Amino acid sequence: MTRAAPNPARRIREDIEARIHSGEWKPGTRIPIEQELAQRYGCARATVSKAIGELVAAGLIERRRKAGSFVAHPPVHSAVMTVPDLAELIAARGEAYRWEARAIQRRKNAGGADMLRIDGVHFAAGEPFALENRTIELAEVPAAADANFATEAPGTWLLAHIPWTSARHVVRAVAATRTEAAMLATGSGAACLQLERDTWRGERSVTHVRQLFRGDRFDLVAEFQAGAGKRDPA
Amino acid sequence: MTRAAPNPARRIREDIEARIHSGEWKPGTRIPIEQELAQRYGCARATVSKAIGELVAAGLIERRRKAGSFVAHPPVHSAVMTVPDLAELIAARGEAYRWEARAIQRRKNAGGADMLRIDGVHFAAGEPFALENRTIELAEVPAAADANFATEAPGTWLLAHIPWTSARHVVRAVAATRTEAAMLATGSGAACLQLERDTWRGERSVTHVRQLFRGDRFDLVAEFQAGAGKRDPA
DNA sequence: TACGTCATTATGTCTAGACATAATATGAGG
DNA sequence: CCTCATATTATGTCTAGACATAATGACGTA
Repeated sequence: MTRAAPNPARRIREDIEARIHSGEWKPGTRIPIEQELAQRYGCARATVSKAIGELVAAGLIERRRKAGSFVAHPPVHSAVMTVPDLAELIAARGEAYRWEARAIQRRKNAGGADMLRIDGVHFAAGEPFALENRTIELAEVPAAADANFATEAPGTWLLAHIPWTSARHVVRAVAATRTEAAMLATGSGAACLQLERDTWRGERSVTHVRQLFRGDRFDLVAEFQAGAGKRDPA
Repeated sequence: MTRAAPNPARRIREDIEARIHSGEWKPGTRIPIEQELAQRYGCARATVSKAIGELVAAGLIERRRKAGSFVAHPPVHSAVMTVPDLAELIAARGEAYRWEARAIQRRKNAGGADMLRIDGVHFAAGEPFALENRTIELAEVPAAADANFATEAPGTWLLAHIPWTSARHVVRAVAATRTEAAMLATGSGAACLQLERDTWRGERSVTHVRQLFRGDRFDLVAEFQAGAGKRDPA
């Protein structure tokens, strides 16, 4: 066999990506073994292995010897400098976490798309920790209409249910307005860290969130190795 | 030929890394062609190619067809959410950049190590843009003793001369003190973004810097693909 | 001098096969 | 029923060779 397609590895990678993003292969699913994929795509096993290797590097797949290759669970924790789920973050500090919704509304945005708008406050150890203003695209996340965001923090729910493929953060220092300061139990004009995050699945927007943290109770930490790789160091 | 070493690809990768970190191969240097490396290490070209491919993914090497493989310039720009050299950042906005040193001193730290302490202000378009307080480890960067930080911004100089292997950022919102506010030409108590960065080469600290930005003139942007990879999207 | 063509060259990708390795599954013995 | 040794299995890595591709530099032409 000489050559089936001009770029088999890429074709395989994209096909698998598509199956994962479409939900056909859900997190935890075991994908076919390399031999079988090689046969299915009409290429050598090394090529399949390379394609899967790239998906591993991208965080979409996990491999275990003898066990096989599995669709990875939503990769939030593997991303660098992600603010993970606040509930988890606060729990990791050993403090009690609570979410308090202030307003939940359905709206249409400028384009006429159905949106869910959620405002609320995250509490840590009984004290306000962060304000959140979020919109969720109902077209992209229809299940959100049935979730109970009065009791469950929307970020936690989304992380557990919705995979994302790209995100963009903007971090700014802002002064709290009087209303915001009151909700955060701090002084008017206090320095706050504002984090805005847009999240997409493929080309389509999933959610937009603005979180406002008291400057004296929160900081962001990011660690880097030279470059972006995350190879074994030893 | 059956097998020279248990893990040739890794050996090659680490050897090249070592040459880069030691400074033997400086940024911009063209490294030997894959054929020659294959011969030198006694392995197949595909193995060399794989090793180099990993170094590319890690941002240490750049490859250009026909031209060859080159040691990448210090990888600040490829790192996610890095604040690159401020001079470059401001130039990219099309604004004039200027560095103004306020104080340059030699000190010993608690451990008795020689340090260079530099304080100054970055200007963009004639207005103060960021305050900087930096210490440089002279043991690790002896050449810094001869650099003229009165005229050249230390960050710019370091980027051009010193490779780093890991960095840690801490981002916070803080209120400007009266002195700081005056230097930044803003009001006392104004919300500012404070970025602290510790940089290491291998196990040893290279520099620590604190930069303070006016909240209304600066924000940090970070983009993520799901996972850590940075593959071609199309 | 300026420009288009073409051969060269180094990387990019793939194949088919081989052996290594680790984790699971199985079966024997207690 | 439990435990340990063993066989199996799927990934991990490598080789030698082949062809594809893009960028460069040299050459010839306008």
